[in-house]
Amino acid sequence: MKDTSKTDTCPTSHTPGQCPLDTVLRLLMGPWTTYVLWLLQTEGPLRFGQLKARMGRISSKVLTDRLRHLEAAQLITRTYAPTIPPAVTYAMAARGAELKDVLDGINQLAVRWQSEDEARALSQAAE
Amino acid sequence: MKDTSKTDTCPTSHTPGQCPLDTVLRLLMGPWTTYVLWLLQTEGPLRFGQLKARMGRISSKVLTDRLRHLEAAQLITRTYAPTIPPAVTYAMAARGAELKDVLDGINQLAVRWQSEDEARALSQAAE
DNA sequence: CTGTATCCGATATGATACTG
DNA sequence: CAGTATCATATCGGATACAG
Repeated sequence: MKDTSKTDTCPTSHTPGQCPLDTVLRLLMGPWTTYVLWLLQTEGPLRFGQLKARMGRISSKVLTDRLRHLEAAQLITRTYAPTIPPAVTYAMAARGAELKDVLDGINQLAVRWQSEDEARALSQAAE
Repeated sequence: MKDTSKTDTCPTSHTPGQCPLDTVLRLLMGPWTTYVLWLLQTEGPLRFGQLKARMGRISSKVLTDRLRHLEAAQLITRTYAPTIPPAVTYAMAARGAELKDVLDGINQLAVRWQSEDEARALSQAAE
């Protein structure tokens, strides 16, 4: 038994599939990924074209790739309506909402650190 | 309400430097990065060579790169002793410890999701 | 010991074109 | 509309050699 249960993550990062933390981290890393989650969370369900339009210069290929991975991880849902033309809608799933909380946690740290750095830069410039 | 206390980050991920969350996420993503943090946190301060030895096949180039970025972000500290031969020791900094908490949060989610998936796979196989 | 300098192959992203 | 296919390019990681 290799445990797990101990939140004691694993020393990972180079053995994909073995470390849950690493798997999630890798999923989030690529460009655009957190942006997709952000949009679905703040604007609600969106269709492929709407997402693409809001993201500016992302290519269909990359956007599709991100959506597929997020869907596979059950962070978002994909709903296909076989109308003509077809309509595909993406929305946050339960896990996406859970992840949102921790991402907010990191974000709060990041924002604070940045402001601390700026404050320090200013005080030094004043010397 | 879209609220979130307005730490309402930014819709980012493609504009480096503009979004604090994205900056941190990008820092953590690369292979080895979380591994370095993990080692320093569980084993205490370590020297360059010790880190390299524990990480197996990482190259000096990549390890140096990771350490430089972590140091720049103030997640770890670098102590240089001008002895002969020189000795450089890396250790967790205050921000690294703060980050550790949220990483544990993600890890707990990741571990739970994985076990949920495994449980589902088993029940389906039983049908 | 602790890196830096290079070359190289793998991967990933963007732009473009095309299909159901 | 919602992708898929392909190609060119950029970046990244790995291995090796070498320097302070």
